[in-house]
Amino acid sequence: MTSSRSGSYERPHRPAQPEDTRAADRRSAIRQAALRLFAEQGYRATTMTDIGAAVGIRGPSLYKHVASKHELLAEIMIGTMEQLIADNTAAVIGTDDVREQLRRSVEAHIRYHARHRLEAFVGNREIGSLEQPDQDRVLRGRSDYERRFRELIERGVAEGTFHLQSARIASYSILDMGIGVASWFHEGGEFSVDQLAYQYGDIALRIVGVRA
Amino acid sequence: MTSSRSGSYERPHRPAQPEDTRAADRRSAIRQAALRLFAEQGYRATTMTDIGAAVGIRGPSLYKHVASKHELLAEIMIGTMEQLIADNTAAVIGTDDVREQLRRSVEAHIRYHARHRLEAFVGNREIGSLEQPDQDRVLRGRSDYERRFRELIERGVAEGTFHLQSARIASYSILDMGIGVASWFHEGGEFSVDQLAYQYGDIALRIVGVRA
DNA sequence: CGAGTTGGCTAATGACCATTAGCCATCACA
DNA sequence: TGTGATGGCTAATGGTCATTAGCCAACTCG
Repeated sequence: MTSSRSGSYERPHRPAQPEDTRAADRRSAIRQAALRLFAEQGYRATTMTDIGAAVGIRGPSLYKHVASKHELLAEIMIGTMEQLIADNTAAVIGTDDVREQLRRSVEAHIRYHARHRLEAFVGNREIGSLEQPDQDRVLRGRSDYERRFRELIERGVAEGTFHLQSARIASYSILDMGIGVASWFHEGGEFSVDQLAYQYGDIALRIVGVRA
Repeated sequence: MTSSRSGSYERPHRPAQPEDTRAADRRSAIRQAALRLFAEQGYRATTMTDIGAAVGIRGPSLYKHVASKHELLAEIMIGTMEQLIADNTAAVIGTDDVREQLRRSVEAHIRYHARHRLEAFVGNREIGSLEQPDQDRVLRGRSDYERRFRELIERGVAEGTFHLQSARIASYSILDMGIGVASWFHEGGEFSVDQLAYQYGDIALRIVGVRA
């Protein structure tokens, strides 16, 4: 009827919100959609069109908010790695007891992998999709993270508190158990995050040879 | 000089080998190359040109030997799942002792993930790349495999041999430890496959609460 | 109210890719 | 020796995709 010249898309704008908040919300929605899609389909199988559709816009419009598809992945991967390290740092302060430090470290590790299962899942599966130098940065972070567990276990062995054959294998087993959590855990299942963290804490102490 | 008409590729053939052996060798080389490349780069990032180059031919020539790229992936995934189940079946026969059955099951699990780390790695990362009905088939197999561990642990608890909170969490931890092995193990490192299998057997027994 | 900014859109662009078509040299074997 | 099968090849084919270009409406703010 009345003109309606070319494109027929809907309301592109909405007022009533502080300037920056709206823009930040959209960026955050895009990151969240990308995270979900990367986890469900894989990074390479997810298209910019998919991500756009998940937030109600077209693929090319995403470039008004993010620089590239790769940037979305890199943010997830680097953020995940840094958060794990920060959580670990926070976990071990406040006690010198090596048993307690291990329990807290493992609980933080499990908690992150249960609460942020998509981030952790993508963070573990898509390392090969990262371009340099991001890939090296993430790998260095993971290596640092593993070393913290290994050195903690070595300290426990040196003190005579822990009893085991190889600190390296113990640290890998404990970390890999946690990584596994991200692939099967879902809220509302048999266990709460707290129950899970506590049980894995027990398991870790058994692995290092501490009697209950 | 002498003619050399069009294409300039090299010797396409070689005699002196029983018919079927040569053909089977090439198919096997292709599968091996595909496995390595899928592990290094991911299924979607690997092109038929890549696989061809790894065995010295062009991408399209692969179709004289395999039906599709997806077939290569499906063979890896289904073969891996079936081998794990077969190894587990073989591991538990010959003893009724639940401790011994768990040790043997875990050793078989670890052995497979160390010896066939590429298959196991791809088998775990590329489930989402499988098309139906292959994906469901593999998922059903994995679910069956996990159930074997869980029911074994439940039996140990019922007998009073094992002492733990949740058989499900114990089975997941043990399986996830093994899956992790496929991502870091390499021949010639600190441990042999046998040493690794034995140590993880110990760890599993600790997890289920058996005292050494 | 009017000019610049924002964030949509569609339509290229320039790749890349799995697979198919069709060609041909070599081989095995009659 | 010649014929069919085998397994290479190059050149389509038909598709997908990340990203860029260029357009435009609505909003913001002076």
